[in-house]
Amino acid sequence: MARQPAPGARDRILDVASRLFMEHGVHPVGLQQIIDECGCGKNLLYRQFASKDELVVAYLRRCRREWEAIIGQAIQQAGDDPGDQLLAVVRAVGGQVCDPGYRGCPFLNTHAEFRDPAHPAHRVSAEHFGALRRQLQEIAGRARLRDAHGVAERILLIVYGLYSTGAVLDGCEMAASAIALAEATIQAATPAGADRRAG
Amino acid sequence: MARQPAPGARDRILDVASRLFMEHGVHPVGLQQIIDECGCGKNLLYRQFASKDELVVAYLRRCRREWEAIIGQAIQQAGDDPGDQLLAVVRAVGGQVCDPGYRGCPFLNTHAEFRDPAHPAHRVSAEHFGALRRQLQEIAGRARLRDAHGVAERILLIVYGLYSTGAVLDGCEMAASAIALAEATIQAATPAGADRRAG
DNA sequence: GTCTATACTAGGATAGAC
DNA sequence: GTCTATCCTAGTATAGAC
Repeated sequence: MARQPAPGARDRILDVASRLFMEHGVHPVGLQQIIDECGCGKNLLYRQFASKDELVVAYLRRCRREWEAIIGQAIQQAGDDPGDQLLAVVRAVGGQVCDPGYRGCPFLNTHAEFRDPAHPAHRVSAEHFGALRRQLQEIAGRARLRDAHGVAERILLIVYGLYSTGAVLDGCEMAASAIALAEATIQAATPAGADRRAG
Repeated sequence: MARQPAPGARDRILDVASRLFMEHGVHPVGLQQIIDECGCGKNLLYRQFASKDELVVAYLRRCRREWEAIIGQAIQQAGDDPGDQLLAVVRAVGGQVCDPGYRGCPFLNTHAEFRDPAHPAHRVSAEHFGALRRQLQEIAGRARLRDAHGVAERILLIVYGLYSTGAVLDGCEMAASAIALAEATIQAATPAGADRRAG
């Protein structure tokens, strides 16, 4: 029987592609560049990914998995209070944006690069926004907040205000402002006298 | 002396190029497509714009002029109160994002497409963010607000949260949330007892 | 002289064959 | 892993209409 490709080959290609896509964007990076830096043959790449579009989608799905891991961990460590969990999301995003290697949210960047709504990369990017929105709504829905729906939408605005401005301006400064705004927003929606322990 | 090229030729090319760049992004639009839709010759285009890079920069500068006109008018119509002027900026952005033809902030999109900091399109895009930031700081600095600097940064976050999410999700919904958040942010920073007339 | 239109070069892209 | 096919790009040069 045909031997399996070396285990990890797919991951190795995706490692290199992700790094290059993140750094330079998708369009400027050619498959040849990925092949060169990966040290693999063209054959292997095309065995793993039938087209560049598939590679881009795989890149975005990996970004999505990493994002879920980072945000999921932040939420878990925030404890039981939904307000704290919303803040933890903003803080986790701030950590990403403050990183010197931050080059913009991959979903936002890819959405800008692939404007055609029918393109799979466009759809996968757009899905992320919908999923984040639902996740924030879910958390806010568990909170004892005035206008929980509105609070979730405001956190969404803050998160993407931070992702977008942080790619251009000083990410750490913007992160500090975003966290402060999120804290004020949640505080303002917290009923008087409520604290984390009170039921 | 050599006669000037037909007046308006440059504008006509820039009209077509701007529409296409806005709709599809810069990279996917070829000069041939611009020439075809413009009905001009390749010669004329290269006389007006020595390279595609120059055309992109001209496109961004036009976007910048239009942006200044829209935001400047909104600020002027808002009256003398700096807090109202900040809100007017957010409302004007909301008007753009709510437009069915909205395809994302051209500076944010171009920044995502041209990742190389040395590229002129990258620099012109980045300049817009710095200019907006300074403008918001200037307005906030005239306001009777607690932490005027912080308020300006928060408005910047809200504006770009709206620009970015509005390109993917429902622009009108996000605009309403952004305006509400901006109002709450400014209200919270307004000293007790202060109103628009009181000095 | 100014314009449109076309032919051409050189390079890089995806994709696939072997 | 190399080599080829096909296509598209930016950019230049040329031909010819008005």
